[in-house]
Amino acid sequence: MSSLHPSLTLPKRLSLSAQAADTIRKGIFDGTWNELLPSERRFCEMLQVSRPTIRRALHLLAREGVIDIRQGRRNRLLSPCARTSVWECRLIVLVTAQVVSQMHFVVYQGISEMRAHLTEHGFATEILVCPPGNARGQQRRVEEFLRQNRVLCCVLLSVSKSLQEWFSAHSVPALVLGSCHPEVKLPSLDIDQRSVCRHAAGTFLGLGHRQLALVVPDSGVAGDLASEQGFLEALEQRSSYGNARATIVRHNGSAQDIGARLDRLFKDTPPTALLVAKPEHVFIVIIYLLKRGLSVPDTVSLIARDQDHVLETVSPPISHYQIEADTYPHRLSRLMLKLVSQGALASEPNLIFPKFYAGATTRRLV
Amino acid sequence: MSSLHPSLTLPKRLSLSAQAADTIRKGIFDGTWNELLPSERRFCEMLQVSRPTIRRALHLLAREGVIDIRQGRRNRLLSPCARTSVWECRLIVLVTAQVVSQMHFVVYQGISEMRAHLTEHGFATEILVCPPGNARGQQRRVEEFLRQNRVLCCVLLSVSKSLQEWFSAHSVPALVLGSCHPEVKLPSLDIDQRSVCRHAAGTFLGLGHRQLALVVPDSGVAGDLASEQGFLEALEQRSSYGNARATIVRHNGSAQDIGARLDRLFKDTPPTALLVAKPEHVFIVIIYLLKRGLSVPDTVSLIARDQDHVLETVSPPISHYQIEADTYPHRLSRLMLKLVSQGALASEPNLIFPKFYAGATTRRLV
DNA sequence: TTGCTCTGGTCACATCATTTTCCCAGTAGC
DNA sequence: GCTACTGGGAAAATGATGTGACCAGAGCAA
Repeated sequence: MSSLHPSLTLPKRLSLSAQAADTIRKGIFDGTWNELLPSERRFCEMLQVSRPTIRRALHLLAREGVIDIRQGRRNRLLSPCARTSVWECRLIVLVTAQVVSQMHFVVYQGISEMRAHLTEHGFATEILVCPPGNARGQQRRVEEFLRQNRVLCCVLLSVSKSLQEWFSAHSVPALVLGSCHPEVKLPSLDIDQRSVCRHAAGTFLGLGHRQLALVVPDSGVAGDLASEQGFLEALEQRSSYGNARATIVRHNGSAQDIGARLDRLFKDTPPTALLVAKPEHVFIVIIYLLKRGLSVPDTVSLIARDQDHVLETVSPPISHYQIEADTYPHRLSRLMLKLVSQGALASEPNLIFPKFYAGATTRRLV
Repeated sequence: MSSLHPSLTLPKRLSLSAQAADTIRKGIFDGTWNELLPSERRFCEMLQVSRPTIRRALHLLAREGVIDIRQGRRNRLLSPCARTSVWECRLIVLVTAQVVSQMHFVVYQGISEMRAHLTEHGFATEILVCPPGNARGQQRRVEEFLRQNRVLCCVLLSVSKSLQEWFSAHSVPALVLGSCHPEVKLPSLDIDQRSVCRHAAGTFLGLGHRQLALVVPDSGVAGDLASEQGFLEALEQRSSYGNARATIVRHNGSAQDIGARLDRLFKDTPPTALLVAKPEHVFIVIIYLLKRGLSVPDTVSLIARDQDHVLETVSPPISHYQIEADTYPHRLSRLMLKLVSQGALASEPNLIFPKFYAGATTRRLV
């Protein structure tokens, strides 16, 4: 957990590009140039830095609306009225469809620490809750908020695919927390569900299990799709387990539906190992099994994909995957500080590999 | 030949270590610490940089003659500058025996928002984790911390009774989060477990149940003691339910112990209604009942005393008590702002009354 | 029109700073 | 003695920056 002494100001960690941007911006406001700016190569000599650095700086200014960049032409100053307001914009917005109380602990912890760090660096943060379901309504709400407030960048948490696409198409930089849809080009921070599920299936196979099943909500979110992918991959990769079989059990989250689908599964090809995606479904599954006379882990082994406090404190403790206490907050803070200082992030997923926590619900098949 | 316009200052190109050294030096001269500096690893968290960077910074300061570095010992200030008496102490410390990841969501949420508010008002916050178990060790750790840092006030979260007493006897103002022991005179913010359990017992009685039981950890913390009290009170108050009987099942938290004690209970006076104090024990109890052939809510009704996300998302949803989303953070922030602005709070409990959330695990006894 | 030369756009690669992850040795308190 | 914490230190991974080269569009002049 981070803590700040009153008199301590954090090292700014300003990248060279940001410093160069500051210098140039200052020159602009001092009226050093009018209309046309020096060329990139000229700036390199003046500021004694390399061209990529100058380029990042200039594009930062372009994003602030201070200058206009077009290939082949000299960079131009924009009219003063267009530029003054953006400069002071230090507001970061968390756009989410979830109410705070429904968030996973790790995510909320990450967001809290991120806010603390950003506050220490002089940024303001705000949470914008968009009611889920109505995609167009979400979008309108975001657009209206962005029109009324100068926003530096956004963090997207469990928002609809269309909203992700909207951000990808517009100029406001954004970081996606959790699953970013494959077609959407945005930077994201997520747990590597695919590797997790591949590893879980591998663990089961190593323990002698041959009939595996993945119990996963039919949500369509990218994380769950990746889970299915990884789960199946484990069997494809290991040709030595030719007789092994993996089933995907997609459900809608209700106990009725889960029960019905497990009924079908157990009648057809009764599995001896279950990987359950959501913590809350773990208990539904265990209760279902008990009602059927099956016990965990005596007859069926079980692994939970996600982490939850209850999974550890219950007994027998449930095998699951968890991430180091500080990695998520840490990586999130780092990414955001990078985003606000550089103005943009690479549009690629940042993945976290959880560690396997061996509880007492996984057993070698005898 | 580079010609530099007078108004343009070159980007500084300061290394991170140098920036960190500046920060620490400033902290030293401001009198943030006396005698001993925080450890290198502690600085890493505080300044959000890696250890080699901090090490370079500290060795820079050592070369300047500001500090003394020796292996194995804490780094010392060489010429401890007299603290200026004007130096206003604005540090607020959260003393807790729990690691952050083990906290209840509501509590962590409250703490996070409190920290945000305090930061906005110019206060700094820090978390001091005292390992549980060793009461004397806790106390020494707190004393040492308070000797090394100027602390404005403290927030106590799930600390031992003796530590509560220590704060009550000393001059550092403190607010207790959660259960304050009856003999200790400190202000506290807590959920009114006594009323909750009284209400739960009343609800069971109103549904026709006559054999009630409260499953509660034998922790000795005040909240659990108050729970027992309230649970029993409900029966005393209602003379019309003369034949009703309430049993307290104190356990140590393990599934074995809970099972054994429930075994005895069901052999003796089988209850039809259970109030379970901790969310994680709810599932242990339900699984126990199922193994025994008893089903919730068909044969046994169940209410959870505390709130947890899983209780709502599981199905059937489990009846429990919950507080309005913002009340806890709100009340906590208000109390702390009052504490820091007035210097003290009335030494009385501030109680929050949760609302009953009717799930599908409570049923009229037929 | 044709070519020259300026502009920014982009890539591969080298270099350096920083972070991460270890393990070691000394100190203090039990 | 032990344990837990401190600083000491190095190898490897990561990331930021610098270098050089080449491309494509813009503007200008012959």
